[in-house]
Amino acid sequence: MKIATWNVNSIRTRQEQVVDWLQTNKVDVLCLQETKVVDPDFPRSPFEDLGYHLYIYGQKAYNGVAIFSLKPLEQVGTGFTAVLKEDEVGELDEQKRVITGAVDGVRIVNLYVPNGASVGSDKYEYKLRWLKILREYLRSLLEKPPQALCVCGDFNIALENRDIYNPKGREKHIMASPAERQALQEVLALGLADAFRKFTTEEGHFSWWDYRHDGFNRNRGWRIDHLYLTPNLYEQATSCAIDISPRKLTKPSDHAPVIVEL
DNA sequence: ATGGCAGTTCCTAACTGA
Repeated sequence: MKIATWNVNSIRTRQEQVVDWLQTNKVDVLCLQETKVVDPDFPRSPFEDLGYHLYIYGQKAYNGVAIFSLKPLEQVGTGFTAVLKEDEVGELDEQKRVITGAVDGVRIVNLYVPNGASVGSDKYEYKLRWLKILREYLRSLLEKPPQALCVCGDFNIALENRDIYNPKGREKHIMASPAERQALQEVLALGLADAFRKFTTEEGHFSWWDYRHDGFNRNRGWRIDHLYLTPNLYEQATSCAIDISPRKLTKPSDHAPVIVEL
């Protein structure tokens, strides 16, 4: 079973590239982030024509997540509503950042973690609160079968210095600050391990490169797109890799897809 | 860095992203 995650930075702009990629990478499940389109306007047919079932959760202009699956998903859910108190729903579930579903005994959780703007900003505080709710949400999911989880997406956090091209002095940089790394570590303490690091331990492997300053060609990147697995799935993983080829195309997403094979 | 690119909409300016 192959599961991929890809922040496409607008599915309408990237539609052709995603179709091309799926034709040569017949993954069982593709998790998308930053689809940037309301559900009625989502370009469904190009992907349904490839045999995928589509589960989409979008909004206008910003955010938006989707799961494509060759087999139909069960237990599909969106947002944090299941674990939020009523007065928190509006604030933390307004933005479309979470979609989940189960297939073949694996529960897929597709996330687009808030960026956080800059350390100390209101958006940064929102990011930290969001990660706390994420922990409660995943804890609640782990209480019912299937308890095999693949939690993937754009985390907007580089967990370790080896995940950044130039980690020196990044303590105050968004995506590398101690508080957000700690918040993610507390999520992972539920029992989730990074599939990529099972196979690759060295530095210099990234999933996002800034459009500016020729970041990709200079390999000035960050590894912020992750696939986390519960122990049984982690044991079953046979490969996990970043496919940088779509990043080389004209008008690419700033993120590359990451694929795990179970 | 009031920066850099790219996407979107309140669409040719302002916002958000990372």
